[in-house]
Amino acid sequence: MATEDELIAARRAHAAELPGLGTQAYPNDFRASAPAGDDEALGDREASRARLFARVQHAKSGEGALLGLPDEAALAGDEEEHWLFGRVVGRRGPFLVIRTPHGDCQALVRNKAQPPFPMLPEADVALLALVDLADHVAVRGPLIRTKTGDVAVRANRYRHVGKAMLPPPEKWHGMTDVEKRYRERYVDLFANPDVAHVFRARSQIVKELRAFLDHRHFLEVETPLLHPLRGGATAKPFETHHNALDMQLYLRIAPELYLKRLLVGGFDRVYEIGRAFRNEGVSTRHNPEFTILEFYMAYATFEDLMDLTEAMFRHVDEALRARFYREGKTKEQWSPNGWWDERRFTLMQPFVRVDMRDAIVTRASLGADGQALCRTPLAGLTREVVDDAAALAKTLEEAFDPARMKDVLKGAPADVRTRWFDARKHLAKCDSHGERVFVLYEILVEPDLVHLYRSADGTKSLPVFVTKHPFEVSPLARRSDAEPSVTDRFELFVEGREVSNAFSELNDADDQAGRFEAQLGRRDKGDEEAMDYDADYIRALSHGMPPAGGFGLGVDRLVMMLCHQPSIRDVLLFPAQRHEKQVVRSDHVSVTESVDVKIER
RNA sequence: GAGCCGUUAGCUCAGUCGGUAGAGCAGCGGGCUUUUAACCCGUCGGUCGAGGGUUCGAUCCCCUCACGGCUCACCA
Repeated sequence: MATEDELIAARRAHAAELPGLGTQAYPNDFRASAPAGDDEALGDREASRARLFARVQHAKSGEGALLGLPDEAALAGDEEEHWLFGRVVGRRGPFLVIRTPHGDCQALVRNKAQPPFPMLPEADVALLALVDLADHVAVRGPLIRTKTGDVAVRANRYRHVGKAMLPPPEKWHGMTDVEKRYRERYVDLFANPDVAHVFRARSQIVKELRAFLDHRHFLEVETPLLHPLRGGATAKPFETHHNALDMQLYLRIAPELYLKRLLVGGFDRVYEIGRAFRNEGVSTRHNPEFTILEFYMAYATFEDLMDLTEAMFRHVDEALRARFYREGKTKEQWSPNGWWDERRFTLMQPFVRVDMRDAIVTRASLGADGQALCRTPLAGLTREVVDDAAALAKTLEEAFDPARMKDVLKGAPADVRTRWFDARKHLAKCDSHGERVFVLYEILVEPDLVHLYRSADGTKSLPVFVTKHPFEVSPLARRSDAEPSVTDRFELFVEGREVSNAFSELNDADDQAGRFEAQLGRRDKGDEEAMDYDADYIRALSHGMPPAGGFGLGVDRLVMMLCHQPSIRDVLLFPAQRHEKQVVRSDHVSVTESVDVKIER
């Protein structure tokens, strides 16, 4: 037997025998947390299991490992019994390997008489004969040290707890096909323990973000996901429709404008952690729905927020490290020593803070052929030129002359040349000085942040706050008092990836109204990402919003960064995927054949 | 949206310079029963992603499609 159907048939045959043995394929009488019958003396089984794993861990760690545990032969019969229950992921001789949320532990299940060792009761032996890999089972017994020096629960009892009808992935390699892993995350999670680890870490990261903000007296709020207008970010929204109200709605692209209304309402410090939706491409850094943290803090500026951001990142990272220092034991990526060493960036040194225009000037003249930093067609660019609209336009026209670009970029890799010629197209579409500065930054600085800002010894990249974005590309940020052409804003990049965006909020209703109008102008020119004019938001600002700093963070990207995951899909339990083409048959076997999902009988 | 790459047994992978495919694991039968990817003997298992083309013959070459991965573009 070895086709999938035959593998399933074998499991069904095993399941069919269970009722004759006084149980069933899916019994409902095993409780992890409620004592029952003769188990009462043991109390809470889940607590018992947790104690078990605490002992297992203790036994396995440090000097004199396992010295506290008896050999099976030394059991007196009055030792404390533990419940070990979970999924069977392996069989080795007389041992079952049982996977639980706390980790794996093996159970010694004696199904043959071997005096002087007690074997399982006959009824349990019969049940054990029907076990398939991936079934849920439970055993109870004392903890022992095996002959080869490992820990095991010597089972005095064995119970069947739940049947698995589909065979699990290969025991050693697990499930590696990435498409399958994302589609069948439930399998990925039990077959690949490190994957489950990432999601435990993610849970803690979110908890620590909350703890950090709660500690500073921020109020957690929930604002609408269904928005009547597009606003709070420049992005294409998903559209939907409310039948009873007969109105067009958008899934929110950001909670920003609602949160700032709350500042008007008198909540000085608010935050929201929730989903935002953007109808754009998917990639290793983009999912159509993602988790965003935004917080707003009255009487703070973007400069205060930079300090707060550094503290927040370090707080979360330290909490995570502390936990995985204790639990770090499975794979090298979670090892305590590797926590910081293996990273290509460091959070331990002060983050770099650089004015976007200074960064442009610095980068323009750097670089050489064949180096990580390539030569640019803008060598010699000065801050005076960057600040002067006419001079910059003229300089760009010369620098982006195709013949000249070709000459300068002769030694550069193909992708760099492509980038520069793309930038040329973008520049052509700019109709303001600020937009040109921003394009320059995107082409010159952003791709090379990792190389430009490094620790003193050069081994790690430093997080960089890029500040003072042109006001034309910052429709919600406050203008800088000293330089009205730029805003009091920063974007934070870690290892070259943008993780957050923040600014001193614009609370001048007239200024905001003008920016909304500018957005409408962009919409008329075909910009699908432009915001709507939000008259209610203008009304809210007109009632007076305290001066404030606002902050947005891509939570998924933070998790990627802290857990060293290269793709956003590795930190999302169920990343967006196209429809799986399959037939779901009445016996629940899926076959990749026809289009879309239908039920056959 | 563009470029590149991938899809072979339930799982992990070989392979065929074009002659309809192999291994390990899982399964089944037996042995062993303190193993550490348990082991030993035997055995079952495949429309080689889908469709079309070239060919005496295609899993292999060509085209189209589906799904996926990576890179780029946009953003968080």
